[in-house]
Amino acid sequence: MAVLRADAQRNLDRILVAAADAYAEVGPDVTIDEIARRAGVGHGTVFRHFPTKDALHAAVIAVRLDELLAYARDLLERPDTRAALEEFVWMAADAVRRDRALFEGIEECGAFEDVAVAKAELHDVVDKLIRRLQRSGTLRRGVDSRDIGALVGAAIKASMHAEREDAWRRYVQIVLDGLRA
Amino acid sequence: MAVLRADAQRNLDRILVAAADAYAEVGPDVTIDEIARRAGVGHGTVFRHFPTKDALHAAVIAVRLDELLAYARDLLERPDTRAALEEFVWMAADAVRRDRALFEGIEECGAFEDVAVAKAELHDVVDKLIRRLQRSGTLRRGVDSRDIGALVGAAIKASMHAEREDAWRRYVQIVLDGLRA
DNA sequence: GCAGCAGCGGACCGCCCGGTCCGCTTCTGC
DNA sequence: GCAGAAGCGGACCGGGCGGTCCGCTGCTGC
Repeated sequence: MAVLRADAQRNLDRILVAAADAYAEVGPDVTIDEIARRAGVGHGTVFRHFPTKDALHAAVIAVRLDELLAYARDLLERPDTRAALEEFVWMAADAVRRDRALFEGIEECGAFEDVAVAKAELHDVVDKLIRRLQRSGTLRRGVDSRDIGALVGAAIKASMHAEREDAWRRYVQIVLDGLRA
Repeated sequence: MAVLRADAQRNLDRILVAAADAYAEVGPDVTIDEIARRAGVGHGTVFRHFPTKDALHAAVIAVRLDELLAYARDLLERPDTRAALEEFVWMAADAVRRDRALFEGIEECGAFEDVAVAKAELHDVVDKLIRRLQRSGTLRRGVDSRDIGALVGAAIKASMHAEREDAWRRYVQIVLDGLRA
């Protein structure tokens, strides 16, 4: 990564922040123009930093995944594995809930190196927790971190159209209960 | 509903069938052109029968909902309520799985009379089953047919990206287990 | 069989949006 | 402070798609 001129670096940062905000507030179909407007740059500038819209999307997702990864690694040290996994699930669920539009298209970002790597590492870490619990017989056999991620993500998405504000908590709890051995 | 000329009625039927197929095979973003092509008509013809693309989408969904409704009504007569509800869930899950793209935007079709009515009636019937089970203490309290519909629908969607072919069954089973009292 | 109208369909429109390009601006190293 | 390069941004392009329109077709009632 070549070093950027100071103003270019500042713009890059602002674009990433603006993109995250825009996905959260507008939805998965934000336009590049909207992101550029929020960042206070021309939309040509966005395309100099990211060759396509998908590349920008992937970059924002990668940031979020790295945050989750750091959090998950800390949890590996916890003595109570069950509590660690549940804490991670609740934390990840809340992250997805806040940035639901952002994570919408995460499956399509697999082609981007950094997203693929972050996802793989995250799954590795969470699978460690899962296997511990499965060996101790307190978690349903045959599920892995991808299954849990998909189900929890789905529960969040399902809760978006519910009237009650706390629907997402109830839905995640239902999934967690369903995952017990 | 004025009576249509024979060829117009035939075209209308073909459009509905073609639209259902197209949503299933192409995805939620099928174009009107694609649907018209499959129906063997010009796309102007589609717009004479349905004022907007959303109206066509709603019409196709309404057909599916009516089928589910008829099925659910039959189940009301079953002596074993638990089996009836589970059978309905599995049946609806399979319907959603086959036509996942179609049901994707169902929340946005509430503005269309026939969809709204069919949904309301379906929820009424399923809620009857649910309340029976809740009174007998075998189903988690505080959930209604909308919750279950949302969760099962989301579980199906979540299973689409899984490698294993039978992921949807496992996911639906996890949700059903989580819904037990 | 024919008149007349319901119905057809494809040419056309306008909008949106991702992506490109190039003349101008602003930063940086000296 | 200056030269030159790095960066900027908005005008522009092209493709796609929802929706309209109108001249032609072929169905229907008599």
